[in-house]
Amino acid sequence: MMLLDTMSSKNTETRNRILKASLGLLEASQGKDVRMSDIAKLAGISRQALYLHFSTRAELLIATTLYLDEIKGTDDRLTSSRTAETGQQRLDAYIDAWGHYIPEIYGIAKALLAMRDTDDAAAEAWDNRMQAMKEGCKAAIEALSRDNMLSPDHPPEDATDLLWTLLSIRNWEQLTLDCGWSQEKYIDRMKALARRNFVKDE
Amino acid sequence: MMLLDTMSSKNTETRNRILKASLGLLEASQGKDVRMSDIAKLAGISRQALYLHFSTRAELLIATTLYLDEIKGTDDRLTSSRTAETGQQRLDAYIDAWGHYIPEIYGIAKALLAMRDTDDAAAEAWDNRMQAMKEGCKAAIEALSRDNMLSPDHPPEDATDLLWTLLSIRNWEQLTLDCGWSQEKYIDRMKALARRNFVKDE
DNA sequence: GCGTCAACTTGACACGGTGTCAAGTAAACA
DNA sequence: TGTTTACTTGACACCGTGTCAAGTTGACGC
Repeated sequence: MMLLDTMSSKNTETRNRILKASLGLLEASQGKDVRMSDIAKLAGISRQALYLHFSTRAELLIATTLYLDEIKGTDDRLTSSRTAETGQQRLDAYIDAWGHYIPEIYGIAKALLAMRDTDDAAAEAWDNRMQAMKEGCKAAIEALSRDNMLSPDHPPEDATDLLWTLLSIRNWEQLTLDCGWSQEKYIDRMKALARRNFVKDE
Repeated sequence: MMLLDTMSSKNTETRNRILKASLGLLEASQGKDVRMSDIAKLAGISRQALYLHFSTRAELLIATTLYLDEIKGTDDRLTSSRTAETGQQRLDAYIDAWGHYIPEIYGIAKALLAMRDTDDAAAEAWDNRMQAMKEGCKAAIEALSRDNMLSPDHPPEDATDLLWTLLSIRNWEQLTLDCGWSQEKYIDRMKALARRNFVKDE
């Protein structure tokens, strides 16, 4: 009968060491070639002990993203755009927050994205996160709509779909890593693109 | 000493059966879970014989894309936009041709895309194809520029990067498969988006 | 008819990474 | 003292890719 115990089974401390190791490796390698045994080694435990905490690679990856959010305060940052006065400002603020956020999560995102094609659990986890991010897009578009500043070109749902797609991590990857755009350039252009497409003229 | 032989080693007929089988499976399964043994079985040969023709999975996949292009006449279709009179028409025509082309190559594209993260050969093959497609984007933007109709918002290179990114297969996938857009809707919206962003006002 | 060569066959096997199983250890606790 | 918890070591199954060796079959030239 445990009393003074650490509230949760399996030792929280070790669990955190695992998550920290996982995150570190994922960030360092941009998601490539990170095996369970690598993570175990860095966490200072045996590979098998890893499975006592996370029964599957996908599960560990998912837990790592949650851990990352906890550390970086994702939700706070992405919802800070709510304080904006106008819809236009809100759109800008959201793109700004998201644009700065991407590089921080890129490593783990890449790993999850790679698993998405083969592992259902990973796919679901990833889709959940992206759905949350889509909510942010939706909120920004609705703010525009409330201000009566949404371009008549698109119904709100379509504008949301488009904005969401525009801001995808794959697109960030292509523009910055493949095309060599700087982080500032990416953010500026995305803001301009969004403004021009979703904000009513004049 | 071969004389009446089939001009190439390893029997062209079998090779074609393999490519046909590969393409069929890739299309049917959208790129997922297609193993070498599946392809061999469908082609009516042993798994080992497959390796006599293609020494690696990546090599087979790449050959399959070339085979697909041959069948569908890719180059012709994508360069047909060259006949357009104005830059604006050319941009539309290119988006139209590409938009109709994507669903036809999606299965194999998805398979190659999944390998891109792990296999260097696959990554290079894919990047080559996408570079070719980028040339088309560049040509369209340059046609606009020649007509003095390119929006002053973007330098031509940036416009090319953006258009290329906008028309990525991942974006098509997200809008049609995830968001449920129809093929027509996708093409129409992409045209509208491109027009609004890259063509000078009024 | 004889050899030979090319295209294929069967069957075995190595490798890498994930996930499982069984048995043992070491410290914490009652 | 005995029990429980968190871990250890070591072995192993599975899957898919790619390799190797030895055999079969048919078409060819001579």
